Amino acid sequence: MSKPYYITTPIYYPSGNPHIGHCYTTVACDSIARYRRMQGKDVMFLTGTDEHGLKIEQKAAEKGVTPKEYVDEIVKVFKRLWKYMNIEYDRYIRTTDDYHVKTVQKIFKELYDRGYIYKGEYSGKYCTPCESFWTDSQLVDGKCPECGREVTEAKEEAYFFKMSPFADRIEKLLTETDYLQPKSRAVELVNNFIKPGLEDLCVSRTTFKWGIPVTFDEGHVVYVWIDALSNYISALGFYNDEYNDYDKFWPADVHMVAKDIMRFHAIIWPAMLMALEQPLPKHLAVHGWITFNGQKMSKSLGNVVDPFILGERYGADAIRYHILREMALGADSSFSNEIMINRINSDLANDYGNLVSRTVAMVNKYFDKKLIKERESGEFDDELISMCESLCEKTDTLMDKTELNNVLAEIFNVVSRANKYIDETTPWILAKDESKRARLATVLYNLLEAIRITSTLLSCFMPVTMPKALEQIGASNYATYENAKKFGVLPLDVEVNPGEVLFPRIDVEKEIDELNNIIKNDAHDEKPKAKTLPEITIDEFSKVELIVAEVLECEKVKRSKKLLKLQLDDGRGGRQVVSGISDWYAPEDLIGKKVIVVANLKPVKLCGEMSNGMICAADMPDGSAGVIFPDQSIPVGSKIR
RNA sequence: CGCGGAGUGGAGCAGUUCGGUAGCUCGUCGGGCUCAUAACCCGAAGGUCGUUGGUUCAAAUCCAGCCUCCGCAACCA
Repeated sequence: MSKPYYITTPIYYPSGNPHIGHCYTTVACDSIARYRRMQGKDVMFLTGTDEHGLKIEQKAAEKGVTPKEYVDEIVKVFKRLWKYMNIEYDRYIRTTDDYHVKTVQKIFKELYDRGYIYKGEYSGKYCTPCESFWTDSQLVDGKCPECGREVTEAKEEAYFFKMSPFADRIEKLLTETDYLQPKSRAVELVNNFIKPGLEDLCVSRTTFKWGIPVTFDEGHVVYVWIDALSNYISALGFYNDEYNDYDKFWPADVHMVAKDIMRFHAIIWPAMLMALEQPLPKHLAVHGWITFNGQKMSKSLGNVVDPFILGERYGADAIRYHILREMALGADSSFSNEIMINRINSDLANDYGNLVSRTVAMVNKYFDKKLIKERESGEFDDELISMCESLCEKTDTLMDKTELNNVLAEIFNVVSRANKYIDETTPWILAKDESKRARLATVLYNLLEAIRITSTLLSCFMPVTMPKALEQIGASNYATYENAKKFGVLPLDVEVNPGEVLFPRIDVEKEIDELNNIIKNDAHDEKPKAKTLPEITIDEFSKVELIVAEVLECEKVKRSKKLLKLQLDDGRGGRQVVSGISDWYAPEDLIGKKVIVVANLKPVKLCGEMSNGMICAADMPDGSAGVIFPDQSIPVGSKIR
């Protein structure tokens, strides 16, 4: 009986197209799934999309389609990307699937019946235009933090999930077990959320409709937590008839998530399962974000990496390799085209691809593709052989810790050793001596074996190219996990099949230029469409009072990241304005300068400082702000129209 | 004093649990080789391990203070 193994990605929120970050999680899970399958485990690999919620509802409305139509389109893109990246998932769950809806409704009811969900009141300040509730601590100067308008005291019925009964068990789960990987994050979670006391969680909403209805209370829809997290068990048939492998696969072996949703998976999900009296998942593997030159990816910065473009240029395998090799579990990893191309060149083209190429070429040249059976061992053999024999054990250990980058590093150690072995044994010299035929065959055989073992293991990470490599060295029929543990598996008279270059070298400078052009063009394409607002009348414009003012004093607001506090002479007694521009302007840059102020903007408090108005600034292409300086000769207080 | 993470050759990182010769990849420079995808192999240069002080025979590692950066929280043209 093969052992079941259950691994999941998060279900992604399809409010936009997938990017390289989604790619990382999914590729990582896919590689683990393939490794486990190779080990003979009965693997269930689940991914999917989380399709409810206010944001989807709004996005759909903007486009004038129904929420379902909207997500259907984006789900297509996700699935296309996974196909493109050669992701072999076993099941794809959409939270809009009927069976999932049923499961969620039953779970909700079950938790209610058990007394863990109760109906309460969400009392707070409500902003009608924004349709949002705010807590007192969120309010800015007593106003809505989104729009700055008045809020009203309002109460809304809502259902709450009691978390507090599980606090102790969760703390132990985090600190005393190896549930959380890497464990270093446990401190953060315990300090921030458990020690201050777990608050009951609001699990229903009445302010939007696009969600799973609560069966026993019309008007309520299930809020994200129970809806989304339940996917991991509903996809196995928990409380539904669609599938029937809950008993087989639960508890999950690994949930892999990015750090931004760690909290939900580390605290809320275990609490839910405890309340349902179900077993807890074995591991939660948390990885960091892929950043771009140290900055978080964002559309406006033009640094979003499009996995389709990269895959098209370098092949899905190379992208898969790069992101897995570069990212250490838990830490962020910086992505840049240059790093990626260099990595592909040095690891895949120079070290691995070239090793295959030179070895196959020599077998072809010296033995006409087919090795002779005679053997003669010699110096340098032992080290290479023992490294090959112990490789699998090492990768197994690292795999259990979900350290994929180190798995790859370990494999490439052997690749590197094999390249060195060629220099040590100098087969081209052996080839000149007819009496050294057996020794030459041994050297080349050892190389083929090293390639076979490394390529077999690498096939989990690069599922397209590795079979080609194995074909070239005549090892297609021997590429199994069991064989990867042994040295000397290929037949003595193995025959090679010279083929295409596996990983062509990339011209770094040329490629970077071209990629930059693509990114630029993309940015240009999108801008004009996105920024146009509906036209307004002159009356509407005249409601905005713009005046010229002079900056008298200016200082940084302490405890803020990018706020400057400015004292302005506006020709009518002066005013204080707070502006978020300190990343781009030092206080002394502004003192004495004239600026344009929106004078009748409703005052707000920012980081404890009152701001009466707003300095006009332009959005620059790089995401920075450019303050508009009027001519210094224009008198203070002049109105602009 | 809100919470947490991080400061190690030019770049990116490991090493810190449990003190004992500072290591890896890329880059640079020099050499070797010619089987190979101008690839591969060897060697060298380059670090007061953020900073100050303490403990110790001995500190990147342990302790205390300080500085800087990043994430969360709070906010934004």
